[in-house]
Amino acid sequence: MANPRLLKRQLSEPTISRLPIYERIAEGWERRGRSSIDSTQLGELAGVTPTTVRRDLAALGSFGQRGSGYDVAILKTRIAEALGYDQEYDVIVVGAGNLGRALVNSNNFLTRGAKLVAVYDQDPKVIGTEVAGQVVQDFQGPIAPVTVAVLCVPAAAVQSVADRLVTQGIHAFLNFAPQVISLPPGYAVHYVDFSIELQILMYHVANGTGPLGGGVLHSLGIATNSARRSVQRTLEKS
Amino acid sequence: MANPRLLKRQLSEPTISRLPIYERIAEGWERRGRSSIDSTQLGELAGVTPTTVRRDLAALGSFGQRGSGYDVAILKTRIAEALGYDQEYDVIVVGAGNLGRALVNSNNFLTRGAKLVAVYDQDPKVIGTEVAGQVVQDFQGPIAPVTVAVLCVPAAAVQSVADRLVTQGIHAFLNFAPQVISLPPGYAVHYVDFSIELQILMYHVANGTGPLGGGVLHSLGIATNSARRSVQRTLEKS
DNA sequence: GGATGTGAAGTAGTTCACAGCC
DNA sequence: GGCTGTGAACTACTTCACATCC
Repeated sequence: MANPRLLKRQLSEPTISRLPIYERIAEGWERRGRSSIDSTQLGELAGVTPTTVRRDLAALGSFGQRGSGYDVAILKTRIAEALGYDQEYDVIVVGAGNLGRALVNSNNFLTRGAKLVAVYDQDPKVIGTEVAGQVVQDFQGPIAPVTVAVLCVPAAAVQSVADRLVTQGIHAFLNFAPQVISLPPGYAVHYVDFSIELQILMYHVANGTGPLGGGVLHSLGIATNSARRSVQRTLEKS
Repeated sequence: MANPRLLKRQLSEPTISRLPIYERIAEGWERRGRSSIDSTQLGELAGVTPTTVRRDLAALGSFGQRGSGYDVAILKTRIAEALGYDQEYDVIVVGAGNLGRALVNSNNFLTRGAKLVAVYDQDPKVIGTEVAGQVVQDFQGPIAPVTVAVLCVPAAAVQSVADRLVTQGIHAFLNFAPQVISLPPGYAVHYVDFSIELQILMYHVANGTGPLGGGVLHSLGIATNSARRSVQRTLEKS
């Protein structure tokens, strides 16, 4: 906890959401044997301006090399430190339906410090079945004391599920149900809502923002576009 | 297309991302027989301040009743109009793996005007199987001319899949692969990246932002980017 | 030369506070 | 009285432009 690895620098929300993207790019760059990357290249690949990249990275301390850019290995390390990838976070998934199973089976979801500890469901037909090496547990039974619970239950059930998990001492939730939940103060919840993402995209399509005007694209807070293609091609060739 | 249903009012990105939440709340409120809701109630349920609610709704025109709040039915209608729920958007899903199947089977995903037209995959073992009443088509074959493609393919494949869909005339993408894709100018892409969402949540847990400080809640992708403007500039210059 | 890091300026979004209307 | 709608103030983030350093 008392790791003086990083100034207690409070990162801004947009910065936090971009760091994982930079990290992923650095990962790919490293795999291809490139040892450094500059803010322009990183910006094109991430879909942001070079200035934004430099501001984001400057918030992690000054480790860029003037004249040549950022060392890829150091870049990865700094982001990992800032985001806490070195720590392990125990995670449970609640709801072993289609989505829950898809998440657990994905090899992209539980990475960078997140460790799956158990999967729960209410349905007797599902309890006891195996998902990605985990035997599905009865949600009414004891709950593992973890950091984060991933909620993949139906919207109608999610509030009561969250309530029970709160009594079990869980303080952070990633909620995939299309339903806002209420929690005691001091608890954290983050929402992922597919249908809203789709609706937002459709809005942009309907209004010229998409196919008409200058290319828009949005992500979890990241816009992309443009000459990035050239850089990407360069990467793919090597 | 030329529906004069709404002033050409350009909604802000954060507003757009909150409107679907309000709409969902209105839906539930209506189901329970309540006929009006005020900005404080709506704000509590949505996790935002009453002022923000009022600003968001004022952008759709003034339809609130001073003294009593917003009529639930009108609220639903106005949001539906603004977001284009009345129009139908044809959608295809590319990639019938765990995630693709989970999305297609979900009854929350394809709603509010989104209509599933076809599901594609490359894998001969998957082609021809049935998913939610759709027979999975060969991705190498002809592609239905739709508005939006939902990409549920592996990260390594997603760029080439998008490239092919561009040649088939598709202009908007919802990308679930953890990989930024590049598209010609004027195309739209929106990203959903589970692992990044989880990482952001873990960051908040690690730093006091979550369990310590005042109750945090983050909604989905508050896509805060004016980077669009810079992208346009870049385009204009080139 | 070439890229970082950063004050200063600009812009978008939120919150305050209150006039106006039901 | 109660709640909306909105100018004004404020806050947060991005972009510009350039001094700085390898």
